[in-house]
Amino acid sequence: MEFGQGEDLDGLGLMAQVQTSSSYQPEVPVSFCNISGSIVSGKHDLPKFWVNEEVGLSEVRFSNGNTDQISSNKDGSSSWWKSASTSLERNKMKGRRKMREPRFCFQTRSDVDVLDDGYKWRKYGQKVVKNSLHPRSYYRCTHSNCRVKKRVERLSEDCRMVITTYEGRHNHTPCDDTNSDEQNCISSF
DNA sequence: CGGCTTTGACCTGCGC
DNA sequence: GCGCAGGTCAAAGCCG
Ligand SMILES: [Zn+2]
Repeated sequence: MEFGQGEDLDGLGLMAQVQTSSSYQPEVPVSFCNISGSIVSGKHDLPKFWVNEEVGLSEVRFSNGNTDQISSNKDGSSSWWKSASTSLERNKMKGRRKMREPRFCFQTRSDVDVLDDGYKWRKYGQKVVKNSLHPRSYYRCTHSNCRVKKRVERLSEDCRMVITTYEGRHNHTPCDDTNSDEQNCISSF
């Protein structure tokens, strides 16, 4: 079941500014807006989040002032973007489309599984990874033409900490209805 | 009844 | 070439 329809959703260009601009003002934050507003289950904040493009070429971090500790990486083994350091052999790229989609990594504290960030997600798999004590959940956007994927993983020692990795871009809006704000931003896509 | 979660099987890439 | 780890699908069951 690969990609039946050949679409070139390459929003990389948009993302590019994210890493370069010191003044975080790209479209990405838009989602955060929804997150903060839609979250009604009892979460609080987004301590930090990373925006990784492809093989971890760039990484943007936002936090209260603590720009450090990716934490458990001290042992130099575990990393969400491990592909970047451990097996960066993917340079070959096969010659076709591989992992072209950008990855947005968010680290949130005290989060429930399926946070409503404005989109509907359907869980399509769960797997336990080696470097994590807890299983990793795979979600996919329930839209027809949107194959955005989300990967949620809990930290080994901190169950209250979850890493949410978004893969790809939505080609629709969270609430395609009577919106005229943040949506505008995304519309540019 | 429909949509979504769950769980095991299956596939692929990579290392050894 | 085989084994491991990670990722995805699909059937069944559950919940609304
Ligand atoms: Zn979507």
